[in-house]
Amino acid sequence: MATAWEQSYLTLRRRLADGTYPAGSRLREEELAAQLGVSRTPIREALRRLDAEGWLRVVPNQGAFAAEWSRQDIEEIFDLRALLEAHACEQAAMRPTATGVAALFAACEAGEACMPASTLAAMETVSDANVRFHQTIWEMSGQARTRSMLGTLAVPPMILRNFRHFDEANLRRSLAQHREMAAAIASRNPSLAGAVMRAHVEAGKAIFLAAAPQGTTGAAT
Amino acid sequence: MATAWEQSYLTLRRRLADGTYPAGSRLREEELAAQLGVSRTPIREALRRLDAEGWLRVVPNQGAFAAEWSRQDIEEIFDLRALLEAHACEQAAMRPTATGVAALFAACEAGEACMPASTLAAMETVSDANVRFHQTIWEMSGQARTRSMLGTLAVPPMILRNFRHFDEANLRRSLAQHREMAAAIASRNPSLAGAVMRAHVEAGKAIFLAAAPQGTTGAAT
DNA sequence: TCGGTGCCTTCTGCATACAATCGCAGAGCG
DNA sequence: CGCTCTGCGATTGTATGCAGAAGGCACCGA
Repeated sequence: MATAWEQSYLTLRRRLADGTYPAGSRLREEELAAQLGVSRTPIREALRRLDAEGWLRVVPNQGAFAAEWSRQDIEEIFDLRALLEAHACEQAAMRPTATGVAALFAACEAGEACMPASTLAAMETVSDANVRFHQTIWEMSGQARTRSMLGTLAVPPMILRNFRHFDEANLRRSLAQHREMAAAIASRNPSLAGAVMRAHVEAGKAIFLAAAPQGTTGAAT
Repeated sequence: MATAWEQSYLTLRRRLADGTYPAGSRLREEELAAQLGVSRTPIREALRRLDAEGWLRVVPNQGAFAAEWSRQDIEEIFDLRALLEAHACEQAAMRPTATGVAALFAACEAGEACMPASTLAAMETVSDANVRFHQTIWEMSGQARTRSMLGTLAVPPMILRNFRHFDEANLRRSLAQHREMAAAIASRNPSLAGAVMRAHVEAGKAIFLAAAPQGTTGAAT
C-alpha cells in the first residue's frame, strides 16, 4: 500500500470530483481523518496538495472549502484546455506510437459501439471512452508538465459531467472528431490534429455555457 | 505573521530558485526544520506543495530532491510559456486598466534606463523590471489559473537566469518587444499583443537553447 | 576475492498532545 | 434597541515521540 497521505489525496480528489463534497462545503480535518481511518497529519498533507491543484481552498485558521466555480472560471478552464489539449495533440502527432494509436482507435470504437446512447449505462461507457481518449493523447504527447496541468484542468466535476448536456447530434459530432484526431495523429499531421482538438474543446465549451446560462455553478447542478 | 508552513514554503521556493539547493540535491526535513526554526510538520506541508508545483520530487520513504531539468523539460516549459503568456497577454489587451498600463510602461522605462547594462547591478535591475513586466500582464489578464500556472512555469532557475545569456542586441530587442506589447495592450489590440508575446518567449527559448547546447542542466551552470 | 546476508544507523511516515486562533453567543453598556 | 466587548467552544497550527522502511557496512561463506 502506498503512503497514507497519497491514498487520502486520491480518495478526497475522487470525492470532490463526484460531488460527495458539494462546492463551497467545509471539510473538517478530524472528520476526514475519521472517515479515512488515519490521523490528521496525512489528511493535512493531502489537503495541501489538493489546494495547490485548485480542488479546494485552504484558509489559514479556518479550514478547507471545496472549490466553487464561477462562470468565468469555467470559461478560463475551457480556454486553457483548448490551448493545452491542442498542444498535446500536436506533440502526439509528431511521434505517434503504435500502442498509442491503437488505444485511440479502441477508445473511438468503444464510444461508437454505444451509440445511440439511450441508457444511462451507455452514457457512462461513452464518457469513460472519452476520458480514455483524451488521457491517451496526454500520454502520447510525452510532455510531463502538460499532462499534469491538463490533469488538474480537465477533471473538475463540471467538465466531467459536461456529457450530460450532449444531445445525440453532439455526441456523434464529438465521436467523429475523436476519430478525425486519431487519424490525424496516426498519419503524423500535427496541425490537423491540433486544429480538430481546438474545435473539439471549443464545441464542448459552447455546449456547457449554453446549458449553464449564468451565475456560479455549484455541485448542486 | 502568516503560518509557519507558508513561510517555509516561500523560503524554500526562493532558495530552490536562487540555487541554494542545487538541482538533484537531497533536502532533509530535520535539517530544513532546524534552519527555519520550526518543526518538521510545517516543513513537510511546504514540501508537499513544492512537490505539487514541480519544484522538487518527493519519493516515499526517501525524501525530497531538488528538481532537475533536462533539455526536453526546458523546451516544454518554454513552449507552455509561449502558449500561456500569449493567452494572458491577449486577455490583458481585452480590458486594460489604467494602473496596469502605467505599471507596464514603468517597467519598460526602468529596464531601458539601465541600458547599456554593463554592470552586474544593472543587469539585476533589468531582470527585475522584466519579471515585473510579465507579472503585471498576468495580473491584468484576470485569469487566476493562468496566473498560477505561469507562476510555476516562469520561475525555475534556468528561466530566471536566462538573462545572463542575453547580449546587448538581444536585451534591446527584448526591451523593444516589451514596449510594443505595452502599446498593444494600451490600445486594446489582443492579437498584436499576443503575437509579440509569442515571439518574445520563442526568442528567449532560442537564446537559451543555443547557450545550453546539450544534456541536462543542473544548477551547476 | 567476490557475493550474499543480517544488523545498524538514519531518516521518513504517522499518531498524538498541546498551543493558538477564530467565530459566535450573550451579557453589559450606551 | 443596538453596539461592543468578553468568554467559551470548536477547529486548526505546531511540536514531539515512536514505529517502520531504506541504505550502508561489516561479517560470513563460497
